[in-house]
Amino acid sequence: MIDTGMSISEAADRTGLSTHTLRYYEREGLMLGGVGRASSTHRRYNESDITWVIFLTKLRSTAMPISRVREYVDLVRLGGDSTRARLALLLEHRKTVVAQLEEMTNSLAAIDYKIATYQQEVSK
Amino acid sequence: MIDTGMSISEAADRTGLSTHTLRYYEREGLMLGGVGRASSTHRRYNESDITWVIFLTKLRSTAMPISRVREYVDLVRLGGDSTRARLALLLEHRKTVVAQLEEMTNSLAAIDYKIATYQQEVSK
DNA sequence: GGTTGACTTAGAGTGCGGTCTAAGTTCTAG
DNA sequence: CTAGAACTTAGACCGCACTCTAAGTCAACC
Repeated sequence: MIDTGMSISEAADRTGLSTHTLRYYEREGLMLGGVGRASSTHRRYNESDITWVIFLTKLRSTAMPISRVREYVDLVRLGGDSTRARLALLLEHRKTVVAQLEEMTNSLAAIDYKIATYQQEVSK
Repeated sequence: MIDTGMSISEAADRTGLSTHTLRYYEREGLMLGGVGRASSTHRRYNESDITWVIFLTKLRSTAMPISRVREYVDLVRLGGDSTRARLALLLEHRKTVVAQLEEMTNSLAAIDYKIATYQQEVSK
């Protein structure tokens, strides 16, 4: 029961997620320490909650599945002993991100090629 | 009714898609000219079908929604008069691809930062 | 102190992009 | 000629990540 911190809609504004999604992430166990409550019902987000959610969005925007995010969160919750495991998980994920970037860059090149031929055709 | 070209499973091998997905794309109207049939039932894919499907996968791997892909396909079907429209569509899509690349690159930096701190901690 | 709007929960619903099933037909190797 | 693998269709089903609903509670302003 705390009275500091921001409401869920403020947190939504800060993170770019919807209030629905913030509740969903919490239900899915992604919130590390559990979000505080004011008057024992309304959520109160503090700055470190926001920082955490923003990091979650980085994982998500690199297409890490929710289930993998949860694995990571569980490791963070374990604390210092899990550092190697967290490192391994992120290094593993890093590979997939690099692969995605490569694939996308490749596809972009193909699209750009098509664009160039259309531009040729249009300017004839 | 043609007897040249490859079966759907060969086409699947060539494109990296499943036979299910190839049929699904055809049903969704993404196949441009319609895939030929041998003995009026079995599909026969020729080289330009394969080239086309591979281009489709480039659009998809840059997160173009199926509905947008279909718009593009419809324009291609219209032929030369639609060049400007196709150009506009691809240029529009290009923006989203660049934005995705930027976001992913950004997120990768955050992940790399985390990796670096874990590596520090592990090597202490 | 009342009303209006934001919040709560559990659980249902949605949209996307496939993916699979069932029942039947066709091809191919022996 | 026949067995079995590969193919056909229409349509049902799936997993993911939200997104929304309903019914009720709480807060903030006039």
